[in-house]
Amino acid sequence: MTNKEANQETAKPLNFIREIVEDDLRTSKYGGKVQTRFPPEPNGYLHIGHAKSICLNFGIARDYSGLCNLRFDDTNPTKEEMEYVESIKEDVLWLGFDWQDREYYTSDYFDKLYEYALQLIKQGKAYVCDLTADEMRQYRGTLTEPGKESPYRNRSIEDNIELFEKMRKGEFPDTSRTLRAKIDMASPNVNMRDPVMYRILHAGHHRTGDKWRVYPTYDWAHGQSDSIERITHSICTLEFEDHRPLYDWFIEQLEIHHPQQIEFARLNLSYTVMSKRKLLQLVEERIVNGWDDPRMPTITGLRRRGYTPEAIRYFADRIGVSKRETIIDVSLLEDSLRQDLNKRAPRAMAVLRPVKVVIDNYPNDRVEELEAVNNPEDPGMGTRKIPFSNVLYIEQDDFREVPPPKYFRLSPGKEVRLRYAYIIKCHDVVKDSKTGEIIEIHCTYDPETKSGGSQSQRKVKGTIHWVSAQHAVDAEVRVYDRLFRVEDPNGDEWKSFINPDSLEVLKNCKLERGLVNVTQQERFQFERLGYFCVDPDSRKDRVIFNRTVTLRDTWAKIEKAGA
RNA sequence: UGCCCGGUGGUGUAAUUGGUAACACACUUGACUCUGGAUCAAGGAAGUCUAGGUUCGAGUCCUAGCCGGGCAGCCA
Repeated sequence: MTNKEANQETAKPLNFIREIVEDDLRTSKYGGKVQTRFPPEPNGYLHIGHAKSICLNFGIARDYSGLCNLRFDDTNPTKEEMEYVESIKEDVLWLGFDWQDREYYTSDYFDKLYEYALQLIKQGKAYVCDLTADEMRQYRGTLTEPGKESPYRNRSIEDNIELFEKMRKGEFPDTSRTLRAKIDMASPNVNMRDPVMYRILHAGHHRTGDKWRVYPTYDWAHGQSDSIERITHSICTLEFEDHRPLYDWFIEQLEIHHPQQIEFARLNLSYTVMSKRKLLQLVEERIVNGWDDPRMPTITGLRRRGYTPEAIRYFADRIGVSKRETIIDVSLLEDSLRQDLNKRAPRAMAVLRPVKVVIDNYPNDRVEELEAVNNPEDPGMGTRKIPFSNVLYIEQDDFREVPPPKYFRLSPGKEVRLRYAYIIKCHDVVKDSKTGEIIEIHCTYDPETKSGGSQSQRKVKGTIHWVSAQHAVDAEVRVYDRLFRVEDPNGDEWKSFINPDSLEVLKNCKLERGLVNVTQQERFQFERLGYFCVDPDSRKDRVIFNRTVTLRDTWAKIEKAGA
């Protein structure tokens, strides 16, 4: 690390949450302890937005010698499933974080929560209410008008205890009664107008089975769960800001450990959607091929796409944390990935849209083994041999019969360097007589220009990649583009912004010989094209790659500007 | 029309807590290059939502507005 980098490292500013944590450490607010938690609801797959929260919570715990728990917020048995619990654990681990033995569930606290509820009833701070959902809404008032008190609000403590007990035993039908906190129906904060703490639900729970017929609401369960786990800093998203007074109220009535809730803005990324509801819809309506579709912003999708945990963590670091609602440009995510992969991914040559090149003056029975560097960024990664012969494939894009201005690649009468091989010159083109499609490009090579040879110094403008036809490995490559055509595809019309060309399957790709034996998830840089990784669908006899991200492409910009 | 939160280049995040706006991404230009990659260098781009005020001095403090977001599930 250079001095400059070291300085940047130490000068790295704290986000506002870390400032609060450091203040609390200085004043010993929590006895010098830091305890955070990541509390997902197991009703969907984790996405890049959750990654931000995971990095925040686990990162703070790590940096201030604290601990971070994983807690599943499983208070709604009608929506939650074990499938999601498993996927969430896998994703957190993959991101590089470890909750060790602290895998908790809100349902672990159902007994305790029930006791707390009884305590509030006995304090005259909670009551059983017989209002229907409709009636309750009417009694709640509006944003500008106060609510009315429920007629059941002043039941005796004894009646409340008895009724609540019967609710628990399942003696009443679903939704017939609720347990409510007795706070203030005229509060300007609607959350304080006697919120529901328990609802009757005759539903089995994925962990507690048939034990309960009443289930705590999130508002009642969350703060107390944090308290039970001795959380010091309860970091959550902005929409819970209005709920904080309620959580504080519960904690104060109960006189139990009081965590500090801190809210931050959730992540939005351009050209994608992030809400669980929308992601679920994309999956269920088969707009994408499952939660792990490489176009999805889910962790599992990004993983399949070829993203690395390092890149995602670096990205989370770079976006910062604040209370402003913003949309982060995907290019920052892509840049984070390229920075990581550039250093680590071995290079290979691959032709995605092949066109045949015949070197007329190269003996057709000859094969040379040429030396290629595995990663110019890291000499330690060594070199490999690649075969060269008289029939090659090059990229269709790398030949133009009529070259536009500033085109450095192959065209009639022009020369290019074949990477790690020779300089060739094009002198003829064979076309299909019917379609006009170019079938073969005829070239001659200059034997004096072999890479690394004594006469190899001659300069040509362009260098292109190639694959020897007789040695090529056939492959399928899935090329992805952004899922949506607009930066902010939200609102009611969101589905109309879906990019119909977000997936292109190329079935006739030619890879260099060395890629016959690849393993799942293995990543490469295909020179001049981008980073690619082996898809789980890949088989020994049918190699399949995903394009993770393209390289920066200056030519594409020039061409676009010209057009 | 009640309560809560936010407003700094195109996009994000900073600004030693009152000292004269920085970093990254994106963009532009150039150098270098057997990846139009990588790298390096340079540049344009905000005077900090507005209007007042306090102060020698305000992105930071005060006042009044304006704009954006959230909240009326027995969802989380």
